[in-house]
Amino acid sequence: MSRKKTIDEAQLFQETEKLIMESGYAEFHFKALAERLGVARSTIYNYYPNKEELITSYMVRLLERAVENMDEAFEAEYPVKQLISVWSRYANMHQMLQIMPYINQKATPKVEENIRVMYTLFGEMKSKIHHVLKKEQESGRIREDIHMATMTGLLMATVQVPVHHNSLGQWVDEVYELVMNGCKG
Amino acid sequence: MSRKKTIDEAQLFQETEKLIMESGYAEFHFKALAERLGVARSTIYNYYPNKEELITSYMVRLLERAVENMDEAFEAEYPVKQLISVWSRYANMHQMLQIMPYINQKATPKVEENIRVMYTLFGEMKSKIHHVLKKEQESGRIREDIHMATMTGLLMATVQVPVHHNSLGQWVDEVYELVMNGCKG
DNA sequence: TATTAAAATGACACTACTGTCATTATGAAA
DNA sequence: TTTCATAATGACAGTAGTGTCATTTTAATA
Repeated sequence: MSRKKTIDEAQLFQETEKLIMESGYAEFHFKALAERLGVARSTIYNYYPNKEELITSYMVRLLERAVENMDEAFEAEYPVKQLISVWSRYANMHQMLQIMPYINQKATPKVEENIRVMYTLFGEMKSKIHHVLKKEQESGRIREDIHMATMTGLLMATVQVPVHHNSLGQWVDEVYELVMNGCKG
Repeated sequence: MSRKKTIDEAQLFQETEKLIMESGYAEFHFKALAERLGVARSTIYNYYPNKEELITSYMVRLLERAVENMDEAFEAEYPVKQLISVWSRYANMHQMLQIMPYINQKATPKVEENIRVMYTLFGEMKSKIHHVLKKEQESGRIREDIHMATMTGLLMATVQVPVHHNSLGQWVDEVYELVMNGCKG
């Protein structure tokens, strides 16, 4: 019995990201989303009760994956380079996270819950970076006279450095060089 | 003749920044602004025809001042350090600029004009940073094997590094150290 | 083919901000 | 104190997204 669904969560998430990346959060509403999905606006309410829950659910999923991928750094030959590499792959996630201040965070209890989860995941992320740096310090590959928080901050800030030329690989090489050895070289 | 004005542009700009910093751009509308200024909402329309013109005008002024201050770096003993120092003082400007994607940029011709001016100023800023770095390269104080765009990008990204402990001065010291000599030290 | 559970839909009421304008208030000069 | 240019105001109509729900559509099953 029953009727076939015309959309699923994957499509919903995909169009959510596309819409936000292309038009910004101000343009993110169910009317625009429905148009892209080719369904009536009210259909989306059968999947998510409001846009805040939809977007925060998506962001939680993004963050979870990023945090998982950070683990690659622990086994890599050049852990810091691996960190930068993983981090750079999540530039879009970073962009998504920047819209957090514009989300009505008190929309529903579920939204508040999602926000809490996001902060926890963000903490995990920082802690993994911290852990990698600490280990590098102990092996003497990283200096000890600068606060760990500053180094972690700089590393996370690198995601903002625009990718100018060619490949992401080259970007990672250059940024890694700068982060490790500085502009003086 | 005439009647005394109850508010002026300075107050308007001040409350605009405060409102956005405290509540985010989503909360920035004439109703909220009027409440803070203690005037009727319609009063603000005597000063600015819409919120997009108000906010972009303010941002243009912010950017102009920041660009001016960049010149300090040209005469400083440690130009790059000075650059970081000036740049850090404009962390709020940076935060303001991040709301640009959420502004309806086609609101009025004046808004489009302001946006154009902002891009120009942003270009000037980049060019000044570029210029300082170039000069440092020529004096042999900065390596030449990394693309200038990457170094400029990293420098501009430092504004995102959180200020954890104590003074801004210490922040500048640490970030400068990292930018020049890297995590390896 | 008839049944029926689940999905999709369009219409409706609601909310909140926007922009305008006729009216009212103010205060400096005559 | 009267005048009047300028500023402030509140009311009103307009706009756009939100969330709900009764109704319609669909497709698997009997």
